[in-house]
Amino acid sequence: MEYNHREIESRWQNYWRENKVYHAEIDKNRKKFYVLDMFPYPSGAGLHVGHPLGYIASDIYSRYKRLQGFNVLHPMGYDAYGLPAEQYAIQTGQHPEVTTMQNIARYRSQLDKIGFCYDWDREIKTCDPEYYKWTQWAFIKMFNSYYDKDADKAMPISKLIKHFEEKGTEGINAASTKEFEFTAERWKGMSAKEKSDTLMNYRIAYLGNTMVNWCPKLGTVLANDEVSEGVSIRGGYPVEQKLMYQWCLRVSAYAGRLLDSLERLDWTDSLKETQRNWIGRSEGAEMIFKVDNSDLELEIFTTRADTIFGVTFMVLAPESAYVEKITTPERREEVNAYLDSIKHKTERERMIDKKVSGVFTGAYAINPVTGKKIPVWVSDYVLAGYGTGAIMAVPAHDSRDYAFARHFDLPIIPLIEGADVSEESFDAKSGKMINSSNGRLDLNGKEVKEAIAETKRFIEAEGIGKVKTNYRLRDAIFSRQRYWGEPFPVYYKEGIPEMLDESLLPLKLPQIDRYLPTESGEPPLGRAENWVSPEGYPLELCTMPGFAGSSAYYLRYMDPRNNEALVSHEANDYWRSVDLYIGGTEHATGHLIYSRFWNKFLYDLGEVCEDEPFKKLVNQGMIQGRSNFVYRIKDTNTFVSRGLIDQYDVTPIHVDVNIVSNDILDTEAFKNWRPEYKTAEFILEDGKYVCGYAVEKMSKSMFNVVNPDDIVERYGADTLRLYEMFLGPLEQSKPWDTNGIDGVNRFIKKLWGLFYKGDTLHVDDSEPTKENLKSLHKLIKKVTGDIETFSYNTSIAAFMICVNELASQKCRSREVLAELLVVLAPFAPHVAEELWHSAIGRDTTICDAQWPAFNEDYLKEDTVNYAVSFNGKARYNISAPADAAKEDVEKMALGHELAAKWIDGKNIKKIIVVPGKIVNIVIG
RNA sequence: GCGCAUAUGGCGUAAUUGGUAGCCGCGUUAGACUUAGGAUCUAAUGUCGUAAGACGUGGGGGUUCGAGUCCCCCUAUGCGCACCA
Repeated sequence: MEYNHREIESRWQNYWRENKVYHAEIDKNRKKFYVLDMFPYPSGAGLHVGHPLGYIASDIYSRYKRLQGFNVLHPMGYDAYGLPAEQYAIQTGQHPEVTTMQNIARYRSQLDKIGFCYDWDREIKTCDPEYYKWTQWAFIKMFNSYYDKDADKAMPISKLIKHFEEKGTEGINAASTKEFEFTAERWKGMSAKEKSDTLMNYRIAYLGNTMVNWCPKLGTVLANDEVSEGVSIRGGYPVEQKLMYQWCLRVSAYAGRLLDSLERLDWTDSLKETQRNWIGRSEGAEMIFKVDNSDLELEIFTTRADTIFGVTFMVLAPESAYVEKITTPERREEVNAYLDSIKHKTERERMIDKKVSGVFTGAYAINPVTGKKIPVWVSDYVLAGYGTGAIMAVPAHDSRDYAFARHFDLPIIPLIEGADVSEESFDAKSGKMINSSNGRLDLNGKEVKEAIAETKRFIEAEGIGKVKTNYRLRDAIFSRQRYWGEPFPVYYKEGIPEMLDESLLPLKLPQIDRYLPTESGEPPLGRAENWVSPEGYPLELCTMPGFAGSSAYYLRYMDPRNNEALVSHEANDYWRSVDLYIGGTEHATGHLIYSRFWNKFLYDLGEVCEDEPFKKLVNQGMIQGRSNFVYRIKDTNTFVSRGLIDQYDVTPIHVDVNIVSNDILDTEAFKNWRPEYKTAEFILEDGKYVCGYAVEKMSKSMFNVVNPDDIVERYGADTLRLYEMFLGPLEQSKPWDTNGIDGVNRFIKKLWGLFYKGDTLHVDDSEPTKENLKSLHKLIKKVTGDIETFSYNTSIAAFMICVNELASQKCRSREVLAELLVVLAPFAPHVAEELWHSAIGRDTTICDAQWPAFNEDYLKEDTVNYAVSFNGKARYNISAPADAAKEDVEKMALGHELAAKWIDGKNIKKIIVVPGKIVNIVIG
């Protein structure tokens, strides 16, 4: 029987599906293991060969764990809301749901062909009302919560209201947008609107006036992680800063916990570092500077409290509310002109333009430590959104302040002994302080770190400041002026936002006729008819962003059809959290932060039992494209082979990689590829047309997209799976190169040949030989170790060696071959099932098998070869009994006649014996 | 600018974690078979050299009997953050 991948793979895929082999249910007698892939956004282009890389890796792990007896949860679903489907809808009028469902069907058929062990009964789609009901539900919970900093967790907003009623803000330590102070009487006297506005400062999901990333081209706001270098990540359109009234999530309240619990996660250091950078903790102090001749006080944040004696001016962010308040009448005109010039710049322009700019407000502040009068400036190098939007400038020890001081000719006072500030600032946090004493606070002679601590103590004692930790992490902007997303369960009653009753969820996305904003500039939902609450109040017109649906999907898989809860306590108690999560690093500062936040929030509420969602995370590398080129001689239709291009004036042209094999062009296929090449002529080398190549992003425009379906059709899913893993280390990015796939395909055929000679099975119950067992157990040891460390590429090599060895040993032993198949099953499940079924256990499938135990005894040798070397230089080999003691090996080496010759006339200093490897004789 | 990775044959990579560098695969070369091929099988394949041998893990230094692996200094590439006070 020949190896026929089409027949084998469809047979077993059908079998698995019909028998629900991979369906998981809670089973308290077995240990659970939860393996998750980052679910895909179903794009119109379908899967290319890079997408399944991580899925194959997780599939191997899942199958391995299952063979080890774990109850494995391995689900899949779709992140179905997103901009591309909506952009397509705007262009074509096609409802995004229609295109999304088509794309999902295509993805599903592509995934099915690869033979994954997903439990499809648990499939979820984020655009399914039964799913997004729980996204809306979580939002309501966030609206009804605030973050209590003392308890360090989210609490019901009702508790805060009760406190306000009894004591006002006294004793409240809560995460808030602004700091408030009022009495219980004041609270009781507030109007409903005032109360609502006040509570918005505390709610975890809140409406706030925030500076947002507004993308005019996309017509929506974007979160920080959706913007890079001033342009939108999707589409690459310019993004500008705009103050808007938006729904936000108070992610910043969780910054400390998000940072601290990173320690406990089994993620790569680089990913944790990326998150640490993004969260950006900095410990410093807030200090108050009084404005001269005024009651106003400016609050600044600094990490270098020690440099207080070197403050020669202050700078406010252009957006700071203080600018308006402190600017003197004489300076008003100039300040306004400056603010205008800033406003007209986009974020991108502000970033590109690194020229120093700024304007003096005319006001002075008093340094609280020295009592000196210092000028207050405005400049766009100070950010409104970080710290207090105001800084104390220490030009001697901060490069930005230095550049500013130089430009505007402001004084520079060095504070560190030996620091030369004539050319540049001295930013390092080291050295001994000078010029830093006012009598009560004396930092002179102290090290910087000590001086920082000392100054902090001083300002707290004097009441001129306090120790403060700041985070770079901002609250997530949660509104999108878009159609294709989850509707907010929010209506506005006389302008006051209210949550819909939970019993009304899901609030379904309404049908609309067009997907563009309304004429009056409202979001697309403004077109929906009767978009009102049951009481007739208008509903929110924005929808939620992409990350809303992906933030808790891993919880929903645990209990996907539950109508009463996101996840039942029973299911959550059993499946707990994701044991292994595989996905790309591109989600490091988006999804992986939001999910952790969302999970911690639900944890605070007691809805879930684990504080972190993803215990172990593995980042698969990106598969890049490998483009091929043909070289056309200028102004002709003649193409010249790569080796000969030096002799002609040629233009390289991308050619479809699917008509190129091992860099050899199929010239006939090329002629038929496009009409203009119908008459193409070729100048060949050795009768072949050799193409050039380059590594580029895999994309349609480079003609380097390889579809997994084509590979599966030609070589089979097992070959695709093995080859993807064989390509190199999982975490590493690498180009897809179909050259080389024959190697793994040949391996499968050899494996097949181990069982079948022609049509007869060559498997019997003969006793395994010592060699058989050694080959097998070498494999078991290697693969078991590799799977745990995701070194799948070296496992494939081990399979090849093992099969070659067993073939040359003419192994027929059912016992040996059975274990070989079990070990292979996670990697190449179809062929393993087929051979198992026909050669090993006719009434069973390989899913019933047990992962074989490794036995060290089989690997033991009778004799062991030692390399004898002198001063590290290898000279000859000796062989010794495997159980020989070090001393005996030493003696053997010495007694060797060659040894005698080599060490002749030299002193032996020592002899180092590495068991089973090396005898090194140190002479001198 | 700050931080994190990575660097090994013509190519993708491996190295029991300090112990004979180059496993496995691709490619290449030669041969066998042959229905003449983009099939299969066998062998060779780091570089220089007829050989003995010498050299060889981005470059330079160091530790060690012994370094791809550890330490120091460079260089290059990739990624992340970036007026974050």
